[in-house]
Amino acid sequence: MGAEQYKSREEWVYESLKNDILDLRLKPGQLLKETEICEKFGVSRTPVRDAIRLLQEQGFVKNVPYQGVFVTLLSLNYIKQMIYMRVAVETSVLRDFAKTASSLVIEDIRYLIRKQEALILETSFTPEQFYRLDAQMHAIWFEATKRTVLWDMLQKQDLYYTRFRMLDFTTETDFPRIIKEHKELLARIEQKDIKGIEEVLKEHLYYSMKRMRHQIDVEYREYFEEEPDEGKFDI
Amino acid sequence: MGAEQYKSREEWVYESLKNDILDLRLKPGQLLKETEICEKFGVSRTPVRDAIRLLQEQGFVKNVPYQGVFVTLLSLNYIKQMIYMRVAVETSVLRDFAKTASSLVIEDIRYLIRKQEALILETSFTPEQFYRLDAQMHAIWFEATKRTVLWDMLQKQDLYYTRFRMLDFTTETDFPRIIKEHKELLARIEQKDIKGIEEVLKEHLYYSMKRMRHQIDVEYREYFEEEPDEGKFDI
DNA sequence: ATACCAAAAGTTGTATACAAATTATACAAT
DNA sequence: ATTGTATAATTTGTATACAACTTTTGGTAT
Repeated sequence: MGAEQYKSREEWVYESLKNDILDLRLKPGQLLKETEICEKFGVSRTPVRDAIRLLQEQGFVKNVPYQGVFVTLLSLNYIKQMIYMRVAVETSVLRDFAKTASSLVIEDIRYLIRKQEALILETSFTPEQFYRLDAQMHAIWFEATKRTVLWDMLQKQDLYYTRFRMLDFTTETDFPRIIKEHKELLARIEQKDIKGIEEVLKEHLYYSMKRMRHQIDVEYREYFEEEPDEGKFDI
Repeated sequence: MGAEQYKSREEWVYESLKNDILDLRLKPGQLLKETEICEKFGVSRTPVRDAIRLLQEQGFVKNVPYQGVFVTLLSLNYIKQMIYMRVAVETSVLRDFAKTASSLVIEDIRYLIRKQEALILETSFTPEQFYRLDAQMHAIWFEATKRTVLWDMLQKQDLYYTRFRMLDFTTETDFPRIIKEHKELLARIEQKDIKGIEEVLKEHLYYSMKRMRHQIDVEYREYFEEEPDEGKFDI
Protein backbone atom coordinates (compact mmCIF):
# COMPACT_ATOMS: atom_id res chain seq x y z
CA MET A 1 0.00 0.00 0.00
CA GLY A 2 1.61 3.24 -1.10
CA ALA A 3 1.56 5.30 2.05
CA GLU A 4 4.60 7.27 0.88
CA GLN A 5 2.76 9.63 -1.45
CA TYR A 6 0.65 11.12 1.36
CA LYS A 7 1.55 13.99 3.67
CA SER A 8 0.22 12.22 6.75
CA ARG A 9 -1.17 8.88 7.82
CA GLU A 10 -4.50 10.60 8.30
CA GLU A 11 -4.59 11.60 4.65
CA TRP A 12 -3.55 8.12 3.62
CA VAL A 13 -6.31 6.47 5.63
CA TYR A 14 -8.84 9.06 4.44
CA GLU A 15 -8.09 8.69 0.75
CA SER A 16 -7.92 4.91 0.93
CA LEU A 17 -11.20 4.52 2.79
CA LYS A 18 -12.87 7.00 0.46
CA ASN A 19 -11.77 5.04 -2.58
CA ASP A 20 -12.81 1.76 -0.97
CA ILE A 21 -16.25 3.19 -0.37
CA LEU A 22 -16.58 4.74 -3.83
CA ASP A 23 -15.45 1.56 -5.56
CA LEU A 24 -17.86 -0.46 -3.40
CA ARG A 25 -15.10 -2.59 -1.90
CA LEU A 26 -16.66 -1.39 1.34
CA LYS A 27 -20.36 -2.14 0.95
CA PRO A 28 -23.12 0.33 1.80
CA GLY A 29 -24.42 -0.58 5.24
CA GLN A 30 -21.21 -2.34 6.24
CA LEU A 31 -20.04 -1.87 9.83
CA LEU A 32 -16.43 -0.84 10.41
CA LYS A 33 -14.46 -0.80 13.65
CA GLU A 34 -11.75 1.73 14.38
CA THR A 35 -9.40 -0.98 15.62
CA GLU A 36 -10.08 -3.04 12.51
CA ILE A 37 -9.02 -0.10 10.34
CA CYS A 38 -5.99 0.50 12.56
CA GLU A 39 -4.80 -3.05 12.00
CA LYS A 40 -5.41 -2.88 8.27
CA PHE A 41 -3.21 0.20 7.91
CA GLY A 42 -0.86 -0.48 10.79
CA VAL A 43 -1.44 2.92 12.39
CA SER A 44 -2.84 4.11 15.70
CA ARG A 45 -6.40 5.23 16.29
CA THR A 46 -5.71 8.96 16.16
CA PRO A 47 -5.22 9.34 12.36
CA VAL A 48 -8.02 6.84 11.82
CA ARG A 49 -10.40 8.88 13.95
CA ASP A 50 -9.47 12.10 12.19
CA ALA A 51 -10.04 10.47 8.81
CA ILE A 52 -13.40 9.09 9.91
CA ARG A 53 -14.52 12.56 10.97
CA LEU A 54 -13.83 13.87 7.47
CA LEU A 55 -15.68 10.98 5.86
CA GLN A 56 -18.55 11.48 8.26
CA GLU A 57 -18.93 15.13 7.36
CA GLN A 58 -18.91 14.21 3.66
CA GLY A 59 -21.67 11.71 4.30
CA PHE A 60 -19.76 8.55 3.40
CA VAL A 61 -19.90 7.04 6.86
CA LYS A 62 -22.02 7.46 9.94
CA ASN A 63 -20.44 7.20 13.36
CA VAL A 64 -22.52 5.57 16.07
CA PRO A 65 -21.01 6.07 19.53
CA TYR A 66 -19.86 2.88 21.23
CA GLN A 67 -20.97 0.79 18.29
CA GLY A 68 -18.93 1.49 15.24
CA VAL A 69 -18.85 3.27 11.93
CA PHE A 70 -21.36 2.44 9.22
CA VAL A 71 -20.83 2.95 5.52
CA THR A 72 -23.86 5.00 4.49
CA LEU A 73 -26.56 3.46 2.37
CA LEU A 74 -27.37 4.85 -1.04
CA SER A 75 -30.54 6.86 -1.35
CA LEU A 76 -32.34 7.01 -4.66
CA ASN A 77 -34.27 9.98 -3.34
CA TYR A 78 -31.06 11.83 -2.51
CA ILE A 79 -29.48 11.02 -5.84
CA LYS A 80 -32.57 12.15 -7.72
CA GLN A 81 -32.61 15.48 -5.97
CA MET A 82 -28.91 16.02 -6.62
CA ILE A 83 -29.46 15.33 -10.31
CA TYR A 84 -32.44 17.68 -10.25
CA MET A 85 -30.15 20.34 -8.80
CA ARG A 86 -27.55 19.67 -11.42
CA VAL A 87 -30.08 19.99 -14.22
CA ALA A 88 -31.34 23.28 -12.81
CA VAL A 89 -27.87 24.76 -12.34
CA GLU A 90 -26.34 23.45 -15.54
CA THR A 91 -29.30 24.65 -17.61
CA SER A 92 -28.81 28.10 -16.19
CA VAL A 93 -25.09 28.01 -16.86
CA LEU A 94 -25.61 26.73 -20.37
CA ARG A 95 -28.06 29.54 -21.02
CA ASP A 96 -25.35 32.07 -20.12
CA PHE A 97 -22.83 30.08 -22.09
CA ALA A 98 -24.91 29.88 -25.25
CA LYS A 99 -25.27 33.67 -25.27
CA THR A 100 -21.56 34.38 -25.29
CA ALA A 101 -19.70 31.26 -26.43
CA SER A 102 -16.88 31.96 -28.84
CA SER A 103 -16.31 29.61 -31.74
CA LEU A 104 -12.97 28.84 -30.12
CA VAL A 105 -14.64 27.27 -27.09
CA ILE A 106 -17.20 25.52 -29.28
CA GLU A 107 -14.28 23.91 -31.04
CA ASP A 108 -12.98 22.61 -27.67
CA ILE A 109 -16.29 20.88 -27.14
CA ARG A 110 -16.30 19.40 -30.62
CA TYR A 111 -12.77 18.16 -30.02
CA LEU A 112 -13.74 16.37 -26.80
CA ILE A 113 -16.72 14.72 -28.50
CA ARG A 114 -14.42 13.45 -31.24
CA LYS A 115 -12.07 12.08 -28.58
CA GLN A 116 -15.01 10.29 -26.99
CA GLU A 117 -15.87 8.72 -30.33
CA ALA A 118 -12.29 7.60 -30.80
CA LEU A 119 -12.04 6.24 -27.28
CA ILE A 120 -14.93 3.80 -27.45
CA LEU A 121 -13.36 2.21 -30.51
CA GLU A 122 -10.14 1.45 -28.61
CA THR A 123 -9.64 -2.08 -27.34
CA SER A 124 -8.16 -0.81 -24.07
CA PHE A 125 -11.24 1.35 -23.46
CA THR A 126 -12.52 1.62 -19.87
CA PRO A 127 -15.65 3.40 -18.59
CA GLU A 128 -13.50 5.50 -16.23
CA GLN A 129 -11.68 7.03 -19.19
CA PHE A 130 -14.97 7.90 -20.79
CA TYR A 131 -16.34 9.55 -17.67
CA ARG A 132 -13.20 11.64 -17.39
CA LEU A 133 -13.72 12.97 -20.94
CA ASP A 134 -17.40 13.46 -20.17
CA ALA A 135 -16.57 15.52 -17.08
CA GLN A 136 -14.01 17.55 -19.04
CA MET A 137 -16.66 18.50 -21.54
CA HIS A 138 -19.23 19.54 -18.96
CA ALA A 139 -16.54 21.54 -17.18
CA ILE A 140 -16.02 23.68 -20.28
CA TRP A 141 -19.16 25.79 -19.95
CA PHE A 142 -18.72 26.18 -16.21
CA GLU A 143 -15.20 27.49 -16.72
CA ALA A 144 -16.14 29.70 -19.66
CA THR A 145 -18.82 31.39 -17.56
CA LYS A 146 -16.53 31.65 -14.50
CA ARG A 147 -18.51 29.22 -12.40
CA THR A 148 -15.67 26.96 -11.37
CA VAL A 149 -16.71 27.02 -7.72
CA LEU A 150 -20.11 25.71 -8.73
CA TRP A 151 -18.59 23.01 -10.89
CA ASP A 152 -16.35 21.84 -8.05
CA MET A 153 -19.35 21.73 -5.78
CA LEU A 154 -21.42 19.70 -8.20
CA GLN A 155 -18.50 17.35 -8.72
CA LYS A 156 -18.26 16.85 -4.99
CA GLN A 157 -21.93 15.98 -4.80
CA ASP A 158 -21.32 13.68 -7.72
CA LEU A 159 -19.27 11.47 -5.44
CA TYR A 160 -22.46 9.91 -4.09
CA TYR A 161 -23.53 9.31 -7.60
CA THR A 162 -20.20 7.55 -8.26
CA ARG A 163 -21.17 4.61 -6.09
CA PHE A 164 -24.41 4.40 -7.96
CA ARG A 165 -22.56 4.48 -11.26
CA MET A 166 -20.28 1.66 -10.11
CA LEU A 167 -23.31 -0.58 -9.88
CA ASP A 168 -24.12 0.57 -13.37
CA PHE A 169 -20.89 -0.81 -14.80
CA THR A 170 -22.17 -4.31 -14.35
CA THR A 171 -24.72 -3.66 -17.05
CA GLU A 172 -24.01 -2.55 -20.55
CA THR A 173 -23.70 1.20 -20.78
CA ASP A 174 -24.76 2.64 -24.10
CA PHE A 175 -21.81 4.95 -24.79
CA PRO A 176 -22.75 5.70 -28.41
CA ARG A 177 -26.04 7.01 -27.09
CA ILE A 178 -24.26 9.32 -24.64
CA ILE A 179 -22.09 10.68 -27.46
CA LYS A 180 -25.19 11.21 -29.58
CA GLU A 181 -26.69 13.25 -26.75
CA HIS A 182 -23.51 15.30 -26.50
CA LYS A 183 -23.76 16.14 -30.19
CA GLU A 184 -27.42 16.99 -29.80
CA LEU A 185 -26.55 19.30 -26.90
CA LEU A 186 -23.81 21.02 -28.89
CA ALA A 187 -26.21 21.62 -31.76
CA ARG A 188 -28.76 23.27 -29.44
CA ILE A 189 -26.04 25.43 -27.91
CA GLU A 190 -24.98 26.66 -31.32
CA GLN A 191 -28.59 27.42 -32.19
CA LYS A 192 -29.01 29.16 -28.81
CA ASP A 193 -32.10 26.98 -28.36
CA ILE A 194 -32.62 27.40 -24.60
CA LYS A 195 -35.70 25.21 -24.42
CA GLY A 196 -33.94 22.49 -26.36
CA ILE A 197 -30.85 22.67 -24.15
CA GLU A 198 -32.94 22.05 -21.08
CA GLU A 199 -34.73 19.08 -22.60
CA VAL A 200 -31.62 17.36 -23.89
CA LEU A 201 -29.66 18.01 -20.70
CA LYS A 202 -32.42 16.61 -18.51
CA GLU A 203 -32.69 13.48 -20.62
CA HIS A 204 -28.89 13.16 -20.65
CA LEU A 205 -28.35 13.47 -16.90
CA TYR A 206 -31.30 11.30 -15.91
CA TYR A 207 -30.46 8.62 -18.42
CA SER A 208 -28.49 6.14 -16.34
CA MET A 209 -30.86 6.45 -13.42
CA LYS A 210 -33.94 5.66 -15.45
CA ARG A 211 -32.28 2.61 -16.88
CA MET A 212 -31.00 1.23 -13.58
CA ARG A 213 -34.08 1.67 -11.53
CA HIS A 214 -35.58 -1.77 -11.96
CA GLN A 215 -32.34 -3.65 -11.60
CA ILE A 216 -31.57 -1.91 -8.32
CA ASP A 217 -34.82 -3.05 -6.83
CA VAL A 218 -34.00 -6.63 -7.69
CA GLU A 219 -30.26 -6.98 -7.24
CA TYR A 220 -28.93 -4.32 -4.91
CA ARG A 221 -31.83 -3.67 -2.60
CA GLU A 222 -29.69 -3.99 0.54
CA TYR A 223 -27.45 -1.13 -0.59
CA PHE A 224 -30.30 1.36 -0.57
CA GLU A 225 -32.31 3.21 2.02
CA GLU A 226 -35.91 2.20 2.24
CA GLU A 227 -37.89 5.24 1.26
CA PRO A 228 -41.41 6.01 0.19
CA ASP A 229 -41.96 6.80 -3.45
CA GLU A 230 -42.51 10.50 -3.99
CA GLY A 231 -44.93 10.06 -6.85
CA LYS A 232 -45.79 13.24 -8.62
CA PHE A 233 -42.42 14.98 -8.62
CA ASP A 234 -40.53 12.00 -9.88
CA ILE A 235 -38.13 13.93 -12.04
CA MET B 1 -20.71 27.19 29.31
CA GLY B 2 -23.44 24.59 28.97
CA ALA B 3 -21.54 21.46 28.11
CA GLU B 4 -24.29 19.32 29.63
CA GLN B 5 -26.66 19.41 26.68
CA TYR B 6 -24.18 17.71 24.35
CA LYS B 7 -23.62 14.00 23.84
CA SER B 8 -19.85 14.33 23.82
CA ARG B 9 -17.16 16.92 24.38
CA GLU B 10 -16.39 16.70 20.68
CA GLU B 11 -19.92 17.80 19.84
CA TRP B 12 -19.73 20.57 22.40
CA VAL B 13 -16.48 21.95 21.00
CA TYR B 14 -17.75 21.57 17.43
CA GLU B 15 -21.03 23.42 18.00
CA SER B 16 -19.38 26.14 20.05
CA LEU B 17 -16.62 26.82 17.56
CA LYS B 18 -19.09 26.78 14.68
CA ASN B 19 -21.27 29.37 16.39
CA ASP B 20 -18.23 31.48 17.27
CA ILE B 21 -17.23 31.46 13.63
CA LEU B 22 -20.73 32.15 12.29
CA ASP B 23 -21.26 35.01 14.73
CA LEU B 24 -17.85 36.43 13.85
CA ARG B 25 -16.56 36.19 17.41
CA LEU B 26 -13.79 34.28 15.70
CA LYS B 27 -12.66 36.53 12.85
CA PRO B 28 -12.06 35.32 9.29
CA GLY B 29 -8.32 34.83 8.90
CA GLN B 30 -7.77 34.37 12.62
CA LEU B 31 -5.23 31.76 13.68
CA LEU B 32 -6.28 29.21 16.30
CA LYS B 33 -4.12 26.76 18.24
CA GLU B 34 -5.36 23.37 19.35
CA THR B 35 -3.92 23.88 22.82
CA GLU B 36 -5.57 27.28 23.05
CA ILE B 37 -8.97 25.70 22.32
CA CYS B 38 -8.22 22.90 24.80
CA GLU B 39 -7.66 25.42 27.58
CA LYS B 40 -10.74 27.40 26.66
CA PHE B 41 -12.98 24.33 26.99
CA GLY B 42 -10.94 22.48 29.57
CA VAL B 43 -10.72 19.31 27.48
CA SER B 44 -7.93 17.32 25.90
CA ARG B 45 -6.76 17.58 22.31
CA THR B 46 -8.60 14.51 21.05
CA PRO B 47 -12.15 15.91 21.01
CA VAL B 48 -10.77 19.24 19.80
CA ARG B 49 -9.01 17.59 16.88
CA ASP B 50 -12.12 15.62 15.96
CA ALA B 51 -14.21 18.80 16.02
CA ILE B 52 -11.66 20.64 13.89
CA ARG B 53 -11.80 17.90 11.25
CA LEU B 54 -15.54 18.38 10.94
CA LEU B 55 -15.19 22.16 10.68
CA GLN B 56 -12.43 21.72 8.13
CA GLU B 57 -14.55 19.53 5.90
CA GLN B 58 -17.36 22.08 6.09
CA GLY B 59 -14.95 24.80 5.04
CA PHE B 60 -15.04 26.89 8.19
CA VAL B 61 -11.40 26.36 9.10
CA LYS B 62 -8.27 25.32 7.27
CA ASN B 63 -5.73 23.16 9.04
CA VAL B 64 -2.08 23.91 8.28
CA PRO B 65 0.20 21.15 9.60
CA TYR B 66 2.61 22.24 12.31
CA GLN B 67 1.29 25.79 12.21
CA GLY B 68 -2.29 26.01 13.38
CA VAL B 69 -5.87 26.27 12.27
CA PHE B 70 -7.08 29.28 10.32
CA VAL B 71 -10.63 30.52 10.24
CA THR B 72 -11.40 30.68 6.52
CA LEU B 73 -11.75 34.02 4.80
CA LEU B 74 -15.01 35.00 3.15
CA SER B 75 -15.10 34.89 -0.61
CA LEU B 76 -17.45 37.18 -2.51
CA ASN B 77 -16.91 35.02 -5.55
CA TYR B 78 -17.92 31.89 -3.66
CA ILE B 79 -20.97 33.54 -2.13
CA LYS B 80 -22.07 34.87 -5.51
CA GLN B 81 -21.90 31.46 -7.08
CA MET B 82 -23.83 29.88 -4.21
CA ILE B 83 -26.56 32.47 -4.62
CA TYR B 84 -26.51 31.85 -8.35
CA MET B 85 -27.05 28.17 -7.60
CA ARG B 86 -29.85 28.94 -5.22
CA VAL B 87 -31.62 31.13 -7.77
CA ALA B 88 -31.31 28.41 -10.40
CA VAL B 89 -32.58 25.65 -8.12
CA GLU B 90 -35.29 27.63 -6.39
CA THR B 91 -36.64 28.95 -9.67
CA SER B 92 -36.95 25.42 -10.90
CA VAL B 93 -38.65 24.30 -7.70
CA LEU B 94 -41.01 27.25 -7.76
CA ARG B 95 -41.94 26.44 -11.33
CA ASP B 96 -43.02 22.95 -10.22
CA PHE B 97 -44.69 24.43 -7.18
CA ALA B 98 -46.70 27.03 -9.09
CA LYS B 99 -48.12 24.30 -11.31
CA THR B 100 -49.54 22.24 -8.48
CA ALA B 101 -49.86 24.44 -5.39
CA SER B 102 -53.08 23.96 -3.49
CA SER B 103 -54.80 27.00 -2.02
CA LEU B 104 -54.12 25.40 1.36
CA VAL B 105 -50.37 25.77 0.93
CA ILE B 106 -50.76 29.23 -0.54
CA GLU B 107 -52.52 30.16 2.67
CA ASP B 108 -49.50 28.94 4.69
CA ILE B 109 -47.34 31.35 2.74
CA ARG B 110 -49.74 34.22 3.24
CA TYR B 111 -49.81 33.43 6.95
CA LEU B 112 -46.02 33.60 7.25
CA ILE B 113 -45.90 36.89 5.38
CA ARG B 114 -48.44 38.33 7.81
CA LYS B 115 -46.32 37.07 10.70
CA GLN B 116 -43.34 38.84 9.20
CA GLU B 117 -45.31 42.06 8.99
CA ALA B 118 -46.37 41.71 12.62
CA LEU B 119 -42.86 40.88 13.76
CA ILE B 120 -41.13 44.00 12.49
CA LEU B 121 -43.63 46.12 14.43
CA GLU B 122 -42.65 44.43 17.70
CA THR B 123 -40.29 46.30 19.99
CA SER B 124 -38.44 43.08 20.87
CA PHE B 125 -37.85 42.38 17.18
CA THR B 126 -34.47 40.89 16.21
CA PRO B 127 -33.12 40.16 12.70
CA GLU B 128 -32.57 36.50 13.66
CA GLN B 129 -36.31 36.08 14.24
CA PHE B 130 -37.04 37.54 10.86
CA TYR B 131 -34.58 35.28 9.08
CA ARG B 132 -36.18 32.27 10.74
CA LEU B 133 -39.58 33.23 9.37
CA ASP B 134 -38.00 33.98 6.02
CA ALA B 135 -36.42 30.51 5.92
CA GLN B 136 -39.72 28.90 6.95
CA MET B 137 -41.44 30.51 4.01
CA HIS B 138 -38.83 29.47 1.46
CA ALA B 139 -38.95 25.95 2.91
CA ILE B 140 -42.64 25.65 2.05
CA TRP B 141 -42.25 25.14 -1.70
CA PHE B 142 -39.32 22.79 -1.24
CA GLU B 143 -41.37 20.62 1.09
CA ALA B 144 -44.51 20.81 -1.04
CA THR B 145 -42.54 19.53 -4.05
CA LYS B 146 -40.73 16.87 -1.99
CA ARG B 147 -37.31 18.48 -2.31
CA THR B 148 -36.39 18.54 1.34
CA VAL B 149 -32.96 17.09 0.68
CA LEU B 150 -32.26 19.96 -1.68
CA TRP B 151 -33.50 22.50 0.83
CA ASP B 152 -31.28 21.05 3.56
CA MET B 153 -28.35 21.21 1.21
CA LEU B 154 -28.98 24.82 0.25
CA GLN B 155 -29.38 25.70 3.93
CA LYS B 156 -26.03 24.11 4.65
CA GLN B 157 -24.40 26.15 1.93
CA ASP B 158 -26.16 29.15 3.39
CA LEU B 159 -23.95 28.89 6.46
CA TYR B 160 -21.18 30.68 4.59
CA TYR B 161 -23.61 33.33 3.71
CA THR B 162 -24.50 33.67 7.40
CA ARG B 163 -21.16 35.24 8.24
CA PHE B 164 -21.66 37.64 5.40
CA ARG B 165 -25.13 38.49 6.69
CA MET B 166 -23.72 39.15 10.16
CA LEU B 167 -21.67 41.98 8.71
CA ASP B 168 -24.90 43.17 7.17
CA PHE B 169 -26.57 43.62 10.57
CA THR B 170 -24.38 46.61 11.29
CA THR B 171 -26.16 48.47 8.54
CA GLU B 172 -29.87 49.09 8.32
CA THR B 173 -31.65 46.19 6.70
CA ASP B 174 -34.77 47.17 4.82
CA PHE B 175 -37.18 44.56 6.17
CA PRO B 176 -40.33 46.20 4.71
CA ARG B 177 -38.71 45.87 1.32
CA ILE B 178 -38.08 42.17 1.88
CA ILE B 179 -41.72 41.65 2.84
CA LYS B 180 -42.82 43.56 -0.22
CA GLU B 181 -40.72 41.21 -2.34
CA HIS B 182 -42.32 38.23 -0.62
CA LYS B 183 -45.77 39.53 -1.52
CA GLU B 184 -44.64 40.16 -5.07
CA LEU B 185 -43.33 36.61 -5.28
CA LEU B 186 -46.58 35.17 -3.95
CA ALA B 187 -48.56 37.12 -6.51
CA ARG B 188 -46.44 35.75 -9.35
CA ILE B 189 -46.82 32.21 -8.01
CA GLU B 190 -50.59 32.55 -7.96
CA GLN B 191 -50.53 33.88 -11.51
CA LYS B 192 -48.17 31.02 -12.50
CA ASP B 193 -45.97 33.72 -14.03
CA ILE B 194 -42.75 31.71 -14.42
CA LYS B 195 -40.76 34.52 -15.98
CA GLY B 196 -41.88 36.88 -13.22
CA ILE B 197 -40.99 34.39 -10.48
CA GLU B 198 -37.44 34.14 -11.74
CA GLU B 199 -37.02 37.92 -11.91
CA VAL B 200 -38.40 38.62 -8.45
CA LEU B 201 -36.52 35.74 -6.87
CA LYS B 202 -33.23 36.81 -8.38
CA GLU B 203 -33.68 40.37 -7.19
CA HIS B 204 -34.75 39.10 -3.78
CA LEU B 205 -31.81 36.77 -3.19
CA TYR B 206 -29.19 39.12 -4.57
CA TYR B 207 -30.52 42.10 -2.68
CA SER B 208 -28.33 42.16 0.41
CA MET B 209 -25.21 41.40 -1.54
CA LYS B 210 -25.70 44.26 -3.95
CA ARG B 211 -26.23 46.64 -1.09
CA MET B 212 -23.24 45.53 0.96
CA ARG B 213 -20.68 45.40 -1.75
CA HIS B 214 -19.22 48.84 -1.35
CA GLN B 215 -19.13 48.80 2.40
CA ILE B 216 -17.21 45.53 2.43
CA ASP B 217 -14.48 46.99 0.30
CA VAL B 218 -14.05 49.81 2.73
CA GLU B 219 -14.65 48.35 6.15
CA TYR B 220 -14.14 44.59 6.14
CA ARG B 221 -11.52 44.10 3.47
CA GLU B 222 -9.34 41.93 5.69
CA TYR B 223 -12.16 39.38 6.11
CA PHE B 224 -12.28 38.63 2.40
CA GLU B 225 -10.18 36.72 -0.06
CA GLU B 226 -8.46 38.81 -2.63
CA GLU B 227 -9.88 37.78 -5.94
CA PRO B 228 -10.03 39.15 -9.44
CA ASP B 229 -13.32 40.59 -10.58
CA GLU B 230 -15.11 38.25 -12.95
CA GLY B 231 -16.64 41.00 -15.02
CA LYS B 232 -19.17 39.81 -17.53
CA PHE B 233 -20.97 37.14 -15.45
CA ASP B 234 -21.41 39.31 -12.44
CA ILE B 235 -24.79 37.94 -11.47
C1' DA C 1 24.80 46.33 9.21
C1' DT C 2 23.89 41.87 6.89
C1' DA C 3 23.67 37.14 5.89
C1' DC C 4 23.84 32.78 7.50
C1' DC C 5 23.49 28.95 10.57
C1' DA C 6 22.31 26.45 14.68
C1' DA C 7 19.59 25.83 18.51
C1' DA C 8 15.38 26.39 20.88
C1' DA C 9 10.62 27.13 21.17
C1' DG C 10 6.19 26.09 19.52
C1' DT C 11 2.91 23.54 16.78
C1' DT C 12 0.51 19.58 15.02
C1' DG C 13 1.10 14.35 14.10
C1' DT C 14 0.97 9.93 16.30
C1' DA C 15 0.75 6.21 19.70
C1' DT C 16 -1.09 4.45 23.74
C1' DA C 17 -3.38 3.90 28.25
C1' DC C 18 -7.53 4.30 30.55
C1' DA C 19 -12.70 5.78 31.07
C1' DA C 20 -17.46 5.45 29.67
C1' DA C 21 -21.07 3.37 27.23
C1' DT C 22 -23.11 -0.34 24.72
C1' DT C 23 -23.84 -5.04 23.56
C1' DA C 24 -23.36 -9.93 24.13
C1' DT C 25 -23.19 -13.77 27.24
C1' DA C 26 -23.98 -16.79 30.99
C1' DC C 27 -26.77 -18.14 34.52
C1' DA C 28 -30.46 -18.21 37.70
C1' DA C 29 -35.43 -17.76 38.71
C1' DT C 30 -39.88 -18.77 37.10
C1' DA D 1 -38.41 -23.02 27.49
C1' DT D 2 -38.43 -18.11 28.81
C1' DT D 3 -37.38 -14.14 31.03
C1' DG D 4 -34.59 -11.18 33.83
C1' DT D 5 -30.24 -9.84 35.64
C1' DA D 6 -25.53 -9.48 36.48
C1' DT D 7 -21.17 -9.75 34.38
C1' DA D 8 -17.87 -9.87 30.76
C1' DA D 9 -16.45 -8.43 26.31
C1' DT D 10 -16.33 -4.94 22.94
C1' DT D 11 -16.34 -0.38 21.20
C1' DT D 12 -15.73 4.44 21.04
C1' DG D 13 -14.60 8.69 24.09
C1' DT D 14 -10.86 11.04 26.30
C1' DA D 15 -6.34 12.30 28.25
C1' DT D 16 -1.58 12.42 27.81
C1' DA D 17 3.25 11.51 26.46
C1' DC D 18 6.33 11.72 22.86
C1' DA D 19 7.77 12.35 17.76
C1' DA D 20 8.12 15.16 13.67
C1' DC D 21 8.08 19.32 11.57
C1' DT D 22 8.07 24.49 11.24
C1' DT D 23 9.13 28.92 12.75
C1' DT D 24 11.53 31.99 15.57
C1' DT D 25 15.42 33.55 17.86
C1' DG D 26 19.98 34.41 18.91
C1' DG D 27 24.59 34.54 17.87
C1' DT D 28 28.49 34.46 14.72
C1' DA D 29 31.09 35.31 10.70
C1' DT D 30 31.63 38.46 7.04
